[in-house]
Amino acid sequence: MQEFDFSIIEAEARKKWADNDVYKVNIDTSKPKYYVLDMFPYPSGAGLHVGHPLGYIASDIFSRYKRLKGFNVLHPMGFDAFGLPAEQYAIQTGQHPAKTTIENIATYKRQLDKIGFSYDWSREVVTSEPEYYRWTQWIFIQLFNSWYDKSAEKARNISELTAIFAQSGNTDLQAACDEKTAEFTAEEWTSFSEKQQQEILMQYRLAYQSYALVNWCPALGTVLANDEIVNGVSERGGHPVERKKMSQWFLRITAYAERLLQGLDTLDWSDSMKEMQRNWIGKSIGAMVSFPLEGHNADVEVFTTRVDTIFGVSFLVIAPEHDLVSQITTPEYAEAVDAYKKVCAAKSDIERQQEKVVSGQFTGAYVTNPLNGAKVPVFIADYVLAGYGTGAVMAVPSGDQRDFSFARKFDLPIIQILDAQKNTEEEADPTKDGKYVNSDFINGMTYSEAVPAVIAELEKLGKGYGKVNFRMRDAGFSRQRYWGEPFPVYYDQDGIVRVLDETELPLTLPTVEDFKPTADGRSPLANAPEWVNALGDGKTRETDTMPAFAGSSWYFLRYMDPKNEEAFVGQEAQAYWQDVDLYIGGTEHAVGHLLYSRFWHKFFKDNNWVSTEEPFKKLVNQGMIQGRSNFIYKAVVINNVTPKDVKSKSHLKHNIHSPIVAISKNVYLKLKKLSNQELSSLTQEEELEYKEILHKISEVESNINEFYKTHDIAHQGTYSVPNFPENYIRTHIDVNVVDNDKININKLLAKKNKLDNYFFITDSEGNIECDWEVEKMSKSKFNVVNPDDMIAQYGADTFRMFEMFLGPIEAHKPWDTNGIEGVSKFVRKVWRLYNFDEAGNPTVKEEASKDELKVLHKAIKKVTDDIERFSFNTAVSALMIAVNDFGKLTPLSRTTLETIPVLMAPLAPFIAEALWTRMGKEGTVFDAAFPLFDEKNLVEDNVLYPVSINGKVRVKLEVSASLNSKEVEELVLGEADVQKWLEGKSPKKVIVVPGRIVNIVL
RNA sequence: GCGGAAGUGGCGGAAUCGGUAGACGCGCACGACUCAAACUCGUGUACUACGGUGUGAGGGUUCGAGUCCCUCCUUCCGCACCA
Repeated sequence: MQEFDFSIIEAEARKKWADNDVYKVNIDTSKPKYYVLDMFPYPSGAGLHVGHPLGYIASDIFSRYKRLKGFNVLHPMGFDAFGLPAEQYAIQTGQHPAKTTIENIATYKRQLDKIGFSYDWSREVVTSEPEYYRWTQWIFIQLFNSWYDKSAEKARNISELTAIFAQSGNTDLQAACDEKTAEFTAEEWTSFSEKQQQEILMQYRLAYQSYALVNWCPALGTVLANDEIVNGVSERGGHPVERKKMSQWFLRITAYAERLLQGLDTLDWSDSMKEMQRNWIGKSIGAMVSFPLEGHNADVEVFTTRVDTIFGVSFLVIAPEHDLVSQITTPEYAEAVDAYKKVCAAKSDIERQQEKVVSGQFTGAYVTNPLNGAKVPVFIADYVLAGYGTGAVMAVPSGDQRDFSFARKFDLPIIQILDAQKNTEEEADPTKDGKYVNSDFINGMTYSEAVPAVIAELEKLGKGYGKVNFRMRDAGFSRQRYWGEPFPVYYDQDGIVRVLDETELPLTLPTVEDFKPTADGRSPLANAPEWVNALGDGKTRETDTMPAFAGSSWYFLRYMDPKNEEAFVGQEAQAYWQDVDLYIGGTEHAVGHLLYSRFWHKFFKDNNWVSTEEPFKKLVNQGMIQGRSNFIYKAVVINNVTPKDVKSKSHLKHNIHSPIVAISKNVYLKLKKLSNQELSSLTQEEELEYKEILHKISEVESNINEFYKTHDIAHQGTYSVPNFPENYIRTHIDVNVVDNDKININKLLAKKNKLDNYFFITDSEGNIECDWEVEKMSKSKFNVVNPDDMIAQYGADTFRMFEMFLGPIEAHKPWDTNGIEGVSKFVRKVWRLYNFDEAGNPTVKEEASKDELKVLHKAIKKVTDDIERFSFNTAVSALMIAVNDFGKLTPLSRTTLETIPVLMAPLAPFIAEALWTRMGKEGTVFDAAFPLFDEKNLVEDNVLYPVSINGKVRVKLEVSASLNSKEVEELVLGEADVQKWLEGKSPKKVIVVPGRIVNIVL
């Protein structure tokens, strides 16, 4: 008998596929197209971990399945190769990012190849290669040369805009532009200098420059996009971020806000994903209101979503950075306002966010409520953001909790505005129910009546209007980095921005001596003056580079036509492949990449470069494979602080006076972090006590033990420490305060010298309690599992099916190799069904039995269904069931033995190809047709009916499948076993669900 | 705080339309093979006081609820002084 050896069959299949170019795909109009795309990886130095392939395996299964179903499948792969890690590595080691990127890509490709994907590598794209970024630069030029016509709802060429300006100025123009754009006539336009004209055009371009407050990260020496900041610190590196005014490139994505929002309705994406994009776009329908400033000929403009609450306004808050602040501040408050502004400016974004205490400063200025003439004081406060809306807020303490806290602190009136508002003396109630009170002409109205009434009155007075506002802001497109696409622009002698001619592309990245940003925060490209000044005549190149999302916003189009030198994607290729039918990737790109790609695609559509409005028809989000980290509890004990009221979690949750809380790990106590609201409601004494406890924790934390220097610690479980020293802490409920910080064991073992002094929580026998937790798999958490070893041990087919077998594709799941033996066993069982002789010939039976056909067709039906609905874990399970059943029916017929490989091919391509070959079939199994199931093989003669009496299954009866419901009912009621349960009573009701169940109600 | 997802055996999970809860796999137990072990094969495996009870808790709709409705709890993810 020929034994199963995955290394032999893998080598065999690889050779066959390579020799015949099996995965090469071309335009074939005789077949329907299907485009399956993975979110391409960033080739990091760490290589692939087991989390990466989850989505790739799923997409590969679906690609292979669609191919077997007769589709011409495009399934490419490439690399998102520009990015910060390569640059930081370059700064550390002096290695050129291009070199490390090439090496990393080679590693990735080698690892991917082991898993057996059906990529057409001839279509590979790498965003950092000049042949690719040439077109990224080209697209930038097109954006620069475009403006957005709101009346036509599409982008148009900038030359059409200058024509309009020359003809009629901009007074009647409906265009997406900067807020501050001034009106001018045709005559004025023609009289402007070129520099002035260019400055105006810049306010309309889809790629434009502007000065703006940006997220400046001193540590990285660069500006970060909103979605590159996580919890107030940079996503990569976790450095603090502050605000800085800089000249930046932006993309006018806000022009497309409404289309980006509407387009979501046409997409087959998960609701949660669409919701995230909706939230990001943040459309809110509200109103602009002008509050006239007392003593100034100016208004403070405010955007509000609750214009109906205008009679409850008791103060106005504007952002400390607001332009008006310096003008309106009265002399007596000037000093205090300046001081407050300084405090805000000195705070980084994180600190500003972490600030729990309500703060603000009166400016001395007043505005008038345009509807009732009330005198309203104007404050500045850091909770109002300069970048959102108008940077000013009308505050309604009875309806908004922040406004309420502010009013309390500064002793401002709290005006009830709706009769349904509860308890406005104690807290704000943002309800829209009830009738208005204290509200002049809307008294007695409901919410839906009041809003239009107020807006109409404001419009009549010229003091406001209804307005749609978007939360989304234009995308910052400049990075002060080396490893990105250079902008194809230069500044001429007059400082006017000019784009390069398309024939001059690509503008390649020069080699620089130093990859660090310059001391003044300019990009490393400033370190290459010969490149910056290459054009002569005082012309200088832009030294910023594009962000990582530039290349990834259109790569899916390049795969359609990767070698085209005339266009970023050719018309023929675009017309055939159109858009992505199935896109698989992680949710982490929900608002970044997926939104930018949609924006660019819509821009392309406006220019008829693509044929569809949306790039990604269907989106499946694979869950994260999480790592398992092992922990030890660290205890910090504080003396002389007695926890008050520590009874139960729920009790404490509502008791803000106790800063101490019991947590789930049975006995440990921990200092409860107080929320904003809770902190502000503490008395001075309580606040002191709270701070004292914090102080003591840090004090004791510095007095630590050196356990790890004397003991080795196992990686998990309960670890018994012999002769556990007396002075180590045993935890009891009456230990005063115990911080339950956990320490990652692997991290501890990796950095032994830093272990210094810790107390560890032990049980009464002195065992150290070890716990484990599921976390994101990442290098920094010391929990990364590499797939290579597993593939070497079990083979690619087993690895693929095992990853699928872990659970539903969308679910986040911890990596746990328990269970891979089961899949491995299954693969070997498949092989055994064929009972190959020494010469490699299978044992074959003449004709399939009825049972055999039933098993086969049941499996075909289930596997087809499961793959169609991306339920790959149950597809594997269905194959296992079939193989277990087949095992009892060997030898099997030729039909069955020839069908099994095709059925398995999407999931386990290697063994499928091997079996296909050994069955004497020509060509590759992937040119076969996926089997169809035949219902007639699934028909049962008898049905086993569970008979339930009053909802409890009591009897099971085998009944001929040919009987109708009435006949089944009679037969069931006549049965002695059933009669026994009826206890002589006659049933009130009998429900027969054909083929499923009989329920008798007594 | 807002938004989204999810809570099912010792574990991962299954139940696709409201119709036998726990498929499949791991683990565990016993048995066969073996000098022995591994492999392989077979049997069993939610709990149980053997009446029943069971899908986070409590209500409801229904002949029938893991699935639908209401209230609540917990966990994870995303967003956040967003006006």
